[in-house]
Amino acid sequence: MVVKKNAVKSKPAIKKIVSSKAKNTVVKGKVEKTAKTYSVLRGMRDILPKEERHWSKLYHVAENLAEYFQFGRIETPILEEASLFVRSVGKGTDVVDKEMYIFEDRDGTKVCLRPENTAAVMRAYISNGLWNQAQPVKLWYLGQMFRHDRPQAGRYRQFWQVGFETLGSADPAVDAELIMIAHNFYSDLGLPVTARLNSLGVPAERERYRNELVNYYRGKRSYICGDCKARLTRNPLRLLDCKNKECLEVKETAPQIIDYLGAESKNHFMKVLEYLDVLEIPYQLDHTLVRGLDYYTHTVFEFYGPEGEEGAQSALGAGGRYDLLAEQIGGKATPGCGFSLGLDRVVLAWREYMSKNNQELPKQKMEIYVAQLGEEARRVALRLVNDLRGSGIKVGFNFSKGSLKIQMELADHAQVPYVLIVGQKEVQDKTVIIRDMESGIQEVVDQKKVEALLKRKLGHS
RNA sequence: GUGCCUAUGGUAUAAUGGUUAUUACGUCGGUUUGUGGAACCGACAAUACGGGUUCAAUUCCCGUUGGGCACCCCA
Repeated sequence: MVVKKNAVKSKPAIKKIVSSKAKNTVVKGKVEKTAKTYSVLRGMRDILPKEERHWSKLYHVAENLAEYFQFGRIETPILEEASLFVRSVGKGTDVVDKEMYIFEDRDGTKVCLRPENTAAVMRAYISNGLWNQAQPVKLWYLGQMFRHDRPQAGRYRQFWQVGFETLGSADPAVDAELIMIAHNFYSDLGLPVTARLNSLGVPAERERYRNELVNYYRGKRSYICGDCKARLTRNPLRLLDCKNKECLEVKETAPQIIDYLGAESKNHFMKVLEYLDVLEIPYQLDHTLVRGLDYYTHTVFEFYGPEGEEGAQSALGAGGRYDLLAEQIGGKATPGCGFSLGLDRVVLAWREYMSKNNQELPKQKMEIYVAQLGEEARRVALRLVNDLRGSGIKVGFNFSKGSLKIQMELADHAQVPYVLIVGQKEVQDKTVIIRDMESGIQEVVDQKKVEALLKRKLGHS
């Protein structure tokens, strides 16, 4: 066998696996299985039709919201220059330091699979000169992100996010609008969530707060857990996340960032809250909420799933304002605000919630089943199926089945109200049998009149 | 990245250091292609991979890989 150059690399691995498989099959005396079998990579997954049904509902909800609130959909590449995220998300964050899929492209460029999309959207805004359009520019996206994390339920290495971003306005009304949209997304699904929010102010204020926090914790060093001691030097704001009992007490009397905000920042935040009150969107202030990515300023928020299902992955979506991001990645100063929703988690939480409350998730609905008998009938039925499509009737059929019994069974499983039966006799007479599956009553109808009759029976206008 | 738990047909499960690995769902089919819902019958299909202990391993031990939980972090 001639092996091409580019195949050389994979050759040994294949050989090894083939030999081990071969041993197995010889022992069992069964048909030889020579090819390697593949499965999905760790943290990746196939979403099969049965589950995808739920996903498409989410897509529709997002699409409708975008249309209503006039966000334009943006598609950015999955592959970006790695430094885009290093500069925006921030060195020192786990997302950048430990979790990026980063590699050298063939020309030596350091590229990565996007770990999030806000920075990429901002990059697109800058590189396409969108500041020349009417401001603010409202964009939304739907796509996969990649982080090399350790997989858990609701956490994958390739995961889906829907995001909405409003660029070019610092107005607190924008923050409120976005929180409202995110909130609507969940409520359109019938999934109750709670919003938590906080303000991080501007970097100088955050810095001052950080110092105070460190001072405070230094004094209590002997009362806190090991993790927190490490956080104290590495990432002080994370001290606020600790769930350890001993630390909770210390946390309770810790300084709160809100007290370190200047008048302008405070005012901005108050405005956001006022707007949310007007919108009657419930929220909880959470002074321990500190978003992980460096680019956040002012408002930050997170959405949590229904109570009781408090897993570690209960944050279903999050976002905030990022007024300094544009400059960080080399653009001219452009305020922005946005959020992204983790669809893998939303689907998970949604399904759980719905089944717990015995609510129905969307199903593929079939209205008619077409059964055929014999070659001639198959042709007529095939034609019939295609014609019915024009009238918007959802038709099920399986022409690879020969027996009527089995086709009836399939129709029964599909829970259709009517079955059309075409056999030799009907072909001759140019008729079709319509069987009412509930009553079992059958009528013979002229083929030409089937469509109109079905429309009437199914209540189509 | 750290710690703990786990792995049996496509799915959910039973069992065992020793003949042919249980059951249900599923899929395919059932008295030569004309009728579904109940019931019945048959077929398909599994001990993740690699090593060790043993006369004998699906079972015990180790490693790898996958999955789960908690931490870290995050959506």
